[in-house]
Amino acid sequence: MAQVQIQFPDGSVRPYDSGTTGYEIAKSISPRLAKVAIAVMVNGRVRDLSYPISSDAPVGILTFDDAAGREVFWHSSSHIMAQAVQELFPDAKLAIGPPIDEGWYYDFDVKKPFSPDDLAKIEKRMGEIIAEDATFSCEERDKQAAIDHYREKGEDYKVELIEDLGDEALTFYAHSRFEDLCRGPHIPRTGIVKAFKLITSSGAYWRGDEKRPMLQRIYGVSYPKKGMLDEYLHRLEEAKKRDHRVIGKQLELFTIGEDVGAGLVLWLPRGARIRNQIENFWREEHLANDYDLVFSPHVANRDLWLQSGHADFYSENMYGAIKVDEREFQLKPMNCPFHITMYKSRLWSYRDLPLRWAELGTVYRYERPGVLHGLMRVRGFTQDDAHHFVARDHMEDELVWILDFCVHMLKSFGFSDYNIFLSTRPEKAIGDPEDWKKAEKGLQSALERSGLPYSIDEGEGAFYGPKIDIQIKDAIGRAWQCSTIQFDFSLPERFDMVYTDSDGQKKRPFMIHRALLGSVERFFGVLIEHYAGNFPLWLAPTQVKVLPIADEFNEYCAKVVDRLKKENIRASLDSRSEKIGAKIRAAEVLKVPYMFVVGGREAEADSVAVRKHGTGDIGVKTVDEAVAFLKAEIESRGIVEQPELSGN
RNA sequence: GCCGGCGUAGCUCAGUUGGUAGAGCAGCUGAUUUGUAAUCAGCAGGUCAUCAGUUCGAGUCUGUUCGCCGGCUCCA
Repeated sequence: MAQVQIQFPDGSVRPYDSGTTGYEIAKSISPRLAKVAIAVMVNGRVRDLSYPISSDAPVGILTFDDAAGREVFWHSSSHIMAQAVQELFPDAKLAIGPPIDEGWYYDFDVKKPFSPDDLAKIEKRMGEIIAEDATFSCEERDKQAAIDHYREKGEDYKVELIEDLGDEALTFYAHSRFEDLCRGPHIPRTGIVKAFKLITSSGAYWRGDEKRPMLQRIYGVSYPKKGMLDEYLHRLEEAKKRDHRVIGKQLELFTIGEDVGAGLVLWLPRGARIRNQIENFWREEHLANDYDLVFSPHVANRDLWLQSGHADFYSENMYGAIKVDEREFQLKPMNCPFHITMYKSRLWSYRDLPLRWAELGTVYRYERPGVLHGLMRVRGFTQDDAHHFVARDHMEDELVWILDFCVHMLKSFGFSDYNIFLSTRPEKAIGDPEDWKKAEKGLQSALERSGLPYSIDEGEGAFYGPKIDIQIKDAIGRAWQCSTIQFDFSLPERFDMVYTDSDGQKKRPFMIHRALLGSVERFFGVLIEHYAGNFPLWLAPTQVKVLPIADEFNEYCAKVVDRLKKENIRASLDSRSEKIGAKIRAAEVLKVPYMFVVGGREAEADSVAVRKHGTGDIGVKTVDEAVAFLKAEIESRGIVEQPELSGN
């Protein structure tokens, strides 16, 4: 019999009979591997374990430890769930059921949405299917036969899917009493799913289009070991504890209430202290980097928004007009028209460019009720906005400069992991295609020169220009767009902006919008989750809590607090008639970075016993030493060590 | 906006088949004077989100509006 040379990931090469399956290879390596094997990677493609290998190939056995293996595992789990659903709800029509970051979902068209009780029933049925330990098998069919088959069964969504596919033969996967159109591959047997849970159900539009029918989606997770499910659920719990809405309440940072209105943030004193630190730092860095800081009002004559075009293409997100003296005014959803009007207040020479105008500008946008989310998605927020007006030749240098500054700012707050996207020209776009190319190239080479990894979102740019978006990931794994650098070919045109070039000719400047933190609100939310409320010292609302062990030391402690305040350290005194343990607990719960414990010994020696949040007693220091110590840490803007989420 | 869930004291939550509302923490008062994560006692605190309906009777059942939560869609 012919032999094939199988190449393993460790570099070794071994001969096998032609037609050997992935499962047989796994078994030849170890019985343990045969048990946990999910799929096989052949020539870089993921295949079923039953796939016969008939030519020399690099082969890897995939288990749940491999990302590709997990996808297969979860995808198969979605099939098992789909079977359970169709057996319990025969009317349910199948849509799609892909694996996602953690687990999977499957969309169904059902008459009645699933209730929590339904999910429990489905789980029970899934358990039975898994207990059957049914094998997955694959069959090819031609396109027309597949369409006829599904049409007969009334599976309209499947018909639509197949019609959109190419003409090559389609594969169907079957297990137990269930079959589904599927590219595969799949796990060998249902029995290797040892633990699973249906997380939630929700509505989801067919193909993500709100004009198409709303389907019912069920999310689930599954694992090859019971312990892994427990670990996942525990991780969810931990992530919940970091939720900025929970911490925001616990630490009294902000509140959002019905009385004021949905999506409108009230910054409580402790949150406001952090915001002040953020904004102070932001202003200092901008002034130190050749920005000018400007201010603009919250409303403007509606004509301004007509000229900018926002009144047309952005009206869905704008609040209604405000009537003042027979004229209509508009609450601002953007800062740009103001900065442009400032630009137009005089003539500019090429010598004046680039202009860099920054503003912490509060804007108001109508967001649909269902999309509001804590601080992450609100209706009134402050953008750390800036507009750069640049001569055409200096565009690329300016972009490199902005990106550099952007990364510097994010790193200062402890963020160094980003998802970066470069979005290019969409179908419908205004402006000279040559300019677009130039701008895209400028953005791209800025990214290249920065050495940051990025991906390109083809055709995802705004109609008025290409952009770079930078996302920061929060504790629960959601990525939030914070920084954005956007080119604008539209507004300079609409407002007929010009500068006088060296040849005396009037030329149109390029305009770049940019926000580094994005919005102060969202950035704060990400910051809270990133640090789980344990802010670095320079941001902490209260940096030091001074704790006398008995009333007789209150006076000395008050002096210590005064001294700290004079040194610009945010300190306060806990003079309640409580035991020291209770005072410490109160400060620990509020995640105050440092506590100064003071009794007779310290009061006599002009010193304090320093306790660090989360660490404990770190020894006695004189007040002078303690001040120097704190100032050094504040100065460094040092990142506080974070307790890792378990399981990470 | 769409699908589902939820809304009880400042906070976290109990509240049985419909029968006049409960705890812990926080707050206030008093006692206690304390050495590294909760001292004790007392007091006060609620139009059960809102409006309407069913009922002899609604926190509990039905509908409305508002808000929140998980998604979809959209975005800083």
